[in-house]
Amino acid sequence: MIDIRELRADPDRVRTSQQARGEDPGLVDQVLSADERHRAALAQFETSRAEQKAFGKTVAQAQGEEKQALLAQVKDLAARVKQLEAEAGAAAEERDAAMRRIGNIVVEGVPVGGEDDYVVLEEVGVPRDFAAEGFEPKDHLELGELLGAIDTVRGAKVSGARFYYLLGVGAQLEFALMGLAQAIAQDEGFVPVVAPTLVRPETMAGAGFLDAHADEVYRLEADDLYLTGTSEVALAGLHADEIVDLSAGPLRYAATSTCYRREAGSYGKDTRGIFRVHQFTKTEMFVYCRPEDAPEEHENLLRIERRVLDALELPYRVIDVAAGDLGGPAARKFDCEAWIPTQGKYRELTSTSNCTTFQARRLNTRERTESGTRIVATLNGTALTSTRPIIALLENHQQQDGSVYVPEALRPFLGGVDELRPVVPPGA
RNA sequence: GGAGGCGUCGCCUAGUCUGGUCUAUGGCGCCCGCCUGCUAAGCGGGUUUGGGGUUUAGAGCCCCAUCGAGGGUUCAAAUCCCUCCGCCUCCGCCA
Repeated sequence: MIDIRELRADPDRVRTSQQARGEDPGLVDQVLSADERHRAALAQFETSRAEQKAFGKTVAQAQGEEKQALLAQVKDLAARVKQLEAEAGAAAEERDAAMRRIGNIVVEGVPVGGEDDYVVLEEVGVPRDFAAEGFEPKDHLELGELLGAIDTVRGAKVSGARFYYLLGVGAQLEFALMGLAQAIAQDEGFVPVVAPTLVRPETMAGAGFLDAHADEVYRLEADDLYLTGTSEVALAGLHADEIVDLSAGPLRYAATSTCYRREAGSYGKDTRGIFRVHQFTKTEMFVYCRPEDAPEEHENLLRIERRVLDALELPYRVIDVAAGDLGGPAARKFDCEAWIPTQGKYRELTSTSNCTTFQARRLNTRERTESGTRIVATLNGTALTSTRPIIALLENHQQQDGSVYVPEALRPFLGGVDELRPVVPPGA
């Protein structure tokens, strides 16, 4: 949620932001009107409530008939107080409903427009020229099957479409990637975390995942809990309703967890292999910092993501995501997209968002300052996931015989092997 | 799964049975001041959070809410009732 005081002070700024997102700027006026009604109703309620309280004191002191007379007199007032309170509450609810539909105010400089209006900030590395090398690259599923690493057929048998097994070097690759991601995150000063993957509705809503993308989320009806699609949710909830101490610098966490996504509305998209799946593993970085430090922390998260991709020796590019593709809580987002040879394009591998105070306001995470408390800023970024980096590694580092080169940085996490070789998959 | 107990403004705590004088008691810690070669002690004051109003703004002042959360009863709720959350104890079950 954005700061209503900011909206009151400069509604045009919020309208502009909404327009950049391709969303309704009229919500700003709905908020302003409901806010005005709320404040008027609140003043009335508070006045009569004060009157009622004062009256209560005389009632307490009165005795006998005098008391009965006072009681009869104050009944009307009590009813009015109740009604005024309800009116104020209704206006507040209306205001909040409109507020919740307004996305974070986008950072100045973010490209205007939708999904395709991103700006490429940099391209790193050069995609291999397989034609020049004299062979046709295999796709990740074919390679994965040759290596005995990926089994989507049995995944579908057991759990349905978009589920898979990672076996042998496939499973080892996932562990190695998470190991590398955690090692780098810890080297960068992040506290390693194992976090809940089932959270309460308040946490899910607070992190901003029940607004536009509510149908992306798995819900356990019987327990009223949600399966998280990223540990960002649990890390955002970690300090909910707390006053955190940022005097020694930002709080930085890195959690590795399984992520669950319904992928509703993506029917027919990326159906082959393990590019778009319902379940994967991810190491997520999360930062709590002072609002004025957020841009710098965002750059830092991007630098770390690049450090990870550099370590995997992948060709990739960095894009500045356009306003319309940000998602509600983000004020700015950078995606790192790796080159996928058999698709002939760059695809998102990691992503980092600056949510400024949007998430923390709803989750009520504050810091103490000389003049009171204030809402902190939160940022998040992918260190690594399991599935897409496996795809990128297999495809980019494949050799003509189906073996796969292992980047040096990953070898310590794979028992020192420098090459993955085709095997007969177990049970095939 | 069953039974019971508990949750008070940083920490501890009084108040809840018997609703009003609670503007929530006291202690510890912390902050400011006084006293004082220095320190300690002592003395005085302050110390939840959010919102609204007043104000150019801040300070100050006034008001409302806040006793785990939400609802209810009542002229009036920390106090009575209901639901939920959390913690603890015992029993059962599983390891």
